[in-house]
Amino acid sequence: MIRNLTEHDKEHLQEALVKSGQKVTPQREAVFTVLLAERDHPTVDEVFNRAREVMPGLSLATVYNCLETFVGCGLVRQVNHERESTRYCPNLAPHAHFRDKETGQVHDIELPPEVMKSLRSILPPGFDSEVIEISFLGRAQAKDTHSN
Amino acid sequence: MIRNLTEHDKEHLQEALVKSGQKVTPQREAVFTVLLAERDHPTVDEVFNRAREVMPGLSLATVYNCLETFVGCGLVRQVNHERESTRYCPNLAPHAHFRDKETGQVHDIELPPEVMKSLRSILPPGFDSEVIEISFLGRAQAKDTHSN
DNA sequence: AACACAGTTAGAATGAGTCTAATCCGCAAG
DNA sequence: CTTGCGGATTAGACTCATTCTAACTGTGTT
Repeated sequence: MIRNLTEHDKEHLQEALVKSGQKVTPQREAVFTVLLAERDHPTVDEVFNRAREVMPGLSLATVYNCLETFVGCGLVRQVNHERESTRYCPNLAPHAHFRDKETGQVHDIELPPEVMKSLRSILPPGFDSEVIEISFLGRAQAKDTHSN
Repeated sequence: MIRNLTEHDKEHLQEALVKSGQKVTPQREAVFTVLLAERDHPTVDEVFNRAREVMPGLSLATVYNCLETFVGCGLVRQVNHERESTRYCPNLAPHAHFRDKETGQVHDIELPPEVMKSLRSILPPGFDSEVIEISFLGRAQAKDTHSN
């Protein structure tokens, strides 16, 4: 089920929040806990439902707020696929996403630095990019790494 | 403004439609004409407004239908950026998209085959991908190639 | 104790996209 | 012809993720 945050994760959360002038609140802890509990890529609704088990009064708006705050201070990444609901991902290492056409599951794909470099190199002069999103769509019959 | 389709483009449209069992209709021609007229990345609404100049009775639903049909028979690509409205792109050559953070304009970025290959190579065994989407977000002070 | 103020809350509002049911149109059969 | 069929088109209702709003809460401050 949903374990509490380790000391380490708690510090991580606190540091990131404080650094961008935000406060640590019980709701934010709860949402962050949910995100770390399963390293999948939950939608806002999934986060909401999971977090409610731990904090029943929590409102959907707050989940939106928390997640937005986390994105703002670099704690999590948003993952968008086509027009589906936005998903959230606490894996901060540079990685691509692979979405299984049939199951809808999203898998993290590691991005070696040389691939990142070759991608950056295809930008014509004058183009300066901060964020590169790479997403695959297909079929995976994987034994599961980080799934959903 | 909006010119008529060249013979060549008309054949292209007809061939693709017929090949997937669809009919050529005036509405589809109008929408396709709009897409080719400016090689930008219009939203459904933009396509709708432009196409209305040429065919005033055209309905929004039809524009959605036409574009869906075109995507289905490989005539155009959808371009999604975060949660913004879907845009449509008649450039079929493999390419990435660069979105200017400030202007919102979308630029096509050519994708050399070796980059495609290196991307495909990072997929672990068992993962089979048909579609790869690559999008950059940043600032461009470009002299303009294919813009918007 | 009174204040300020960020965070939280419920519910209303938004807006892209989808669905539905009615109509239209081209064409093949009678 | 004219009738009937099926796909395409249409207007408008609907959905649903997300955003907005305005009231409320809780904590720390003077």
